Amino acid sequence: MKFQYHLEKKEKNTKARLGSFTYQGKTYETPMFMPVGTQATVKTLSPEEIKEMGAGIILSNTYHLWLRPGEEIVNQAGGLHRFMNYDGPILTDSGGYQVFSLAKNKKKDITEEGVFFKSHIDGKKLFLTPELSIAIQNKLDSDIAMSFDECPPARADYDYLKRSVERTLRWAKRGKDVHQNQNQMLFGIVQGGPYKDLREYSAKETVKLDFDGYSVGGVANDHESKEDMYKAIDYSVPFLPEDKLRYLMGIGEPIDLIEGVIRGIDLFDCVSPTRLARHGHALTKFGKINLKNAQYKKDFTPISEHCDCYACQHYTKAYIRHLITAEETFGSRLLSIHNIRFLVHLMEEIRSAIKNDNLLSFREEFIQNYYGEHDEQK
RNA sequence: GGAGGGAUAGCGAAGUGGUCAAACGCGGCAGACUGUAAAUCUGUUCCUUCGGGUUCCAUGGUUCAAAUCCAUGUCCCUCCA
Repeated sequence: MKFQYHLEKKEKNTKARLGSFTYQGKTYETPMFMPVGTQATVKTLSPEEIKEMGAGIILSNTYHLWLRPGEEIVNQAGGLHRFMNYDGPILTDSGGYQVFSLAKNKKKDITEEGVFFKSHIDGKKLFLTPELSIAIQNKLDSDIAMSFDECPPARADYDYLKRSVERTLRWAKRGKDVHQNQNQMLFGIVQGGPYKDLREYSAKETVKLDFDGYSVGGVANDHESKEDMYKAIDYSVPFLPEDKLRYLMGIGEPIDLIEGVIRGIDLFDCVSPTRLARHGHALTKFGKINLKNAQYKKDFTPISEHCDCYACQHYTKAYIRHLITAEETFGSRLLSIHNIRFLVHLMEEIRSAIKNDNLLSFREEFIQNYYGEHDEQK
């Protein structure tokens, strides 16, 4: 279902913006963090739990659903919403990221026509094109489809990134030309690494193609430094229209959400809250903690005294540590619930800071707590 | 009562004269993870003042050299009676 983004307010001292959209009668506020559910599920969690945490859009992935169970099956099930029983908004990534991570021989496998993959399931050779990615996403019937882009490592050299920007533009146009699902929005993706001229060019040309929303891509992997990542955002956002959503792909860490919002981003997604959870880590106001550490063996307090999530309301660090150590999936579930709730709550605080025009001081306070020295976590 | 097999680091288990402080697995302790080929990967795990020191059931022996060979003892396992 298509929905309209409304810009509500701009923060006084930054480029941050408060907005909203209504979907199936429910209003969602941005900036927003979107949990990742690659294979039509946010790992270990039910849709009810996702909603309970206050999350809005969730992400799924074209490449993975194409391979398994196949877009036809999802389509026959009545589309992704009905298939996975989620009535909130769903965004599908195009498979562009898999270009980055799966194509072994970049020179040979990434062609103008499309990209050769080897299926990670059975090794079968596959070919994904911009047209096919859009066709699959049409069938999946997500609310937001992403253009099929070439997503190079942020550290790639200038010439490579330049060629990649050009190719991504041609692919964006090809995808848009075949996009037919009137109920589905299509987003364009800005590339160009940390380079000002490439980002500006990429953003302007992508906007010319007139998408329903825009993404800043190519920032989630292998960047030289956080500064380079922030530059990529700074160089892209000024050329994006104010009345459309802006999505920073694949980010991220709590501080990156704040820095992204300050630079004008509305949507974020990241695998880290659920992956960290499966590896025993919990996000807290006072930094990331590793519950596998021996110091939590006899810690009978919740992860955070102030957190309102299900895990913190009912369980202790010692118990969750035990579950993670014993490889019981309930431990992963509890930590996933906590970590996603942590990021969703962080976005609530960010929106509130925007309302009060004090986002910069909110950032300072956050950094002091998250990275500062402190004896006891409360 | 008879015959045979075995004892190796926290556990399991390689090694059967020198290149062995001793493979590998598990467990332990830490670290990484940013559009999920990720319930994965990496490091570390006798002591150390980083020079070295003390190990392979115990004691004695053979040898330039023993976890590895010999003797005795202790404990464990299997089979037969």
